[in-house]
Amino acid sequence: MGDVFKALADPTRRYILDELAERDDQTLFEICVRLTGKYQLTSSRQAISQHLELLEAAGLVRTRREGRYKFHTLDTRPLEQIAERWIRNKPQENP
Amino acid sequence: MGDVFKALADPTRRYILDELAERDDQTLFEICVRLTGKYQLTSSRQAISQHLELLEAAGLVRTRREGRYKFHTLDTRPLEQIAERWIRNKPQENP
DNA sequence: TTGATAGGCAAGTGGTTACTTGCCTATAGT
DNA sequence: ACTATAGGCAAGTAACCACTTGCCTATCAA
Repeated sequence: MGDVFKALADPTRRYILDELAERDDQTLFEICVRLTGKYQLTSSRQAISQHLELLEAAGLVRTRREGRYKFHTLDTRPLEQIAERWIRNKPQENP
Repeated sequence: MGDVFKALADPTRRYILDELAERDDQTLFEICVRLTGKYQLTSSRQAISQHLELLEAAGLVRTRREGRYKFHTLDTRPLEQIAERWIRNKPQENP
């Protein structure tokens, strides 16, 4: 659960999620092109790649290999429980 | 909005929110005692104090002065919109 | 096979951040 | 007044994180 919050803590990663929310099944290069075009982000391919790794580790992005392409898809399930933790007065363990 | 995510990215701060969700209007010392007792956290008073500052800046905690006491209260309103951003396919700007 | 494309690996760097340490202010009790 | 309590301020440290750099692997098209 902490991984999800850490993943969301970075603005570039939130832009990536925005992009994937608009269009699923994008490759790393597609994401790079669209991020720089749409939000004037200057991040390199490797930077985006590392962000995607982290997002996948947090369960927010799922990937699918096809030949030399790797497609990335947004998985919103971890987000659907986030706010629940403190709102309904029911703290859990973890961090 | 990024401040909220950054605030939630730290496990100690999430414990603090847990604690405030259980009981509102706690002072810094109360929070310290309960955190160390309940979760075996070893953080010092100053560490917790700095976390509370950050949580207040993120809008997740509201404070109230009373004599030499400062009471801290959980404000869940920023949490109530968090998950909405990507779930309903409507990216916003920000970061 | 050659070259181009899509992506991965790993070490290094600069800035951020969580935490400590030491001292200071203010309120309250005696 | 004196002491203890609740909290604040600020500099320093160590770990972490985002990002770069350079090179490598794998797939596909010609």
